[in-house]
Amino acid sequence: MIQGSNDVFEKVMDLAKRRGFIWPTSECYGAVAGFIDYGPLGAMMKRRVEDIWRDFYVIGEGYYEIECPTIAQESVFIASGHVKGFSDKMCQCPHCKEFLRADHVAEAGGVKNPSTMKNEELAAIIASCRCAACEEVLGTVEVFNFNLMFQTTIGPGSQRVGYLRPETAQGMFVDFSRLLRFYRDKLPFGAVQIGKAYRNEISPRQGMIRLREFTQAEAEIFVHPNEKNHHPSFRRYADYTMPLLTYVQQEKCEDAVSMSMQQAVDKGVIANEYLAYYVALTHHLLVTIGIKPERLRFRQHLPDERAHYATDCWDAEIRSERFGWVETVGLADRTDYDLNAHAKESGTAMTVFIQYDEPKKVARRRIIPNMSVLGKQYRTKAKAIFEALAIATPNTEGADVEVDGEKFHIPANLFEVRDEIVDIRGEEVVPHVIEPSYGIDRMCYAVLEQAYDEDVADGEARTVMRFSPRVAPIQVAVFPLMTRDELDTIAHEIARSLQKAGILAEYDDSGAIGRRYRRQDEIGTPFAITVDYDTKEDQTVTIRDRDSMKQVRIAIDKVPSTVCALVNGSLKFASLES
RNA sequence: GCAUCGAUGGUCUAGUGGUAUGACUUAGGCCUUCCAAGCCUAUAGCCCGGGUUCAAUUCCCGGUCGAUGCACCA
Repeated sequence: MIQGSNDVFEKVMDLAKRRGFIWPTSECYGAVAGFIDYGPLGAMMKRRVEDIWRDFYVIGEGYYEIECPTIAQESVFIASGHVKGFSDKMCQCPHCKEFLRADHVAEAGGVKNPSTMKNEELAAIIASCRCAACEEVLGTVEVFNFNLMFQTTIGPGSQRVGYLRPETAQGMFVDFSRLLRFYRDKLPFGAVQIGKAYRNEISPRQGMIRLREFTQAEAEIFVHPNEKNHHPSFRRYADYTMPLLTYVQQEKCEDAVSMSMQQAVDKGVIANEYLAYYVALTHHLLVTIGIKPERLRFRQHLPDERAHYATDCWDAEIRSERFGWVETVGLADRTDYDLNAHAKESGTAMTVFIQYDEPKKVARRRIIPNMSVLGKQYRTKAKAIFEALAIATPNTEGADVEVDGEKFHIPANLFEVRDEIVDIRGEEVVPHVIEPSYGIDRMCYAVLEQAYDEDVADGEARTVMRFSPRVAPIQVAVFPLMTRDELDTIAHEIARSLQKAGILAEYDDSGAIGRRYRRQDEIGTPFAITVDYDTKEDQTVTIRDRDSMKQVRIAIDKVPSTVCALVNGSLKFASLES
């Protein structure tokens, strides 16, 4: 139950700032828009979100995590299209303040190839052109390059250009050959990466929704192009049902329709099983970190909205009180676009050799020249003639070939035509890439916003972060009822036993017990252990549930195992009550 | 980037051309046998730079950050 819907953002960000989740970065020098610091609790929570992601992708799917530099050389982003596609010549209309693509303005004014011009030339040319928005003659304008990538140089005094990566994905693509070898030359396989990416946004807004430095968790799953409809574990999610908003429905302004992944694939709503599988897995993952299903939808990109590389693309969107539907995860079929691009730019093959079940018998004609004669006869041109001959179509007289515009007749006795049946054992295939790409910061924001709640306890307002126990930064609090009669000693021992079990437990003995509970409620600690006078009699303590504020007694020696089970979700608090 | 509005302890706030009010929080102590109780004490603040002025947190200009609208978001 969220109250006062419009200011939940402010309330939750205020709480996040006060209690050490999210801070403006380098505040003492004045913060910088688009950058945030995760405070102690925020960093812990973010790590727990990332660890759940790892549970799904690394442990669940068997796609190992790699870690690549956040800076890469220019070639990587020339191949990926980011150098060109991310950089535009822009200008601003002095009359209506509209930002315009300078090259588009010039083209509209009849200028050819404006993108090859220098900025000054272009500025001079478009001065007489009209603004597309207000139709005023532009006059004196400044043309500037705007590239969303942060640029740097590599090495001292070096002119070697580097860029901060705008996505983690390219690291997995450029490592393709190593990855393929690691996975022993078999498809499908995947690699994942959780790390920082950078985009120099023109005007970052909306708190932690649009950042200039952000954390992505991306999986690149390499599949045989003909196998995209056969995910080996598709059964797992075949009946998984969720609302899907297709582009057809969006164009007709219709609502999302609930269907199972099997139906979605059968009806062609989602392009293939692989994509459908990760759509469902993403839904499952987001619900696991604490996103309410009713605030979650999957929206298909409109055809003109898709990136240049994608054939089908779905966004997981989370409904925010403040920002509406926020695109949080992108699921794209990137086809073979990236591998082809890097193969071409780097000159390295990025293919997988796929063996046929049975070798194929293929008739092949080879033309074998008599090297010793032809070599002596044609000398420096011999090599080119051999190559031309190999693809020539000879007749009984011989073969006619053309090299550098010069025609040669090669008599039939100077080569042998050999028709043979060869075994073709397989083929080189460029895999297609299915890419689920998660915005970790947006997930963290959604977790914070959805956890925020205010209720009334004993007539007093209570602020409580209803985190899933799996993402709550502090997992359990331990309190002595009084700081005397050895209650504090026992509580310290319990806290220690929890720490030894890998639980993040916070001990607190300051002030009234009620205040301590409220303090933990506000940072979302799901459980609290209290040592009271009965503890000394019967070796039991109370365990309190954050959401219901109910307490049950359990034996001290059961505390670590019980808390572990509660935190990982294998035990529900309600079942302790009976 | 443009336009409008805003910025006072950690938080919320009063107020002012002469360094600042109150509450909450936090810390220490007293008290206290389970949900922000009470009492004492302490810590802590005028976003940054420039200008006007004897003196600027206050007035003016510029910037930063935030909110909103426009633009941008491969």
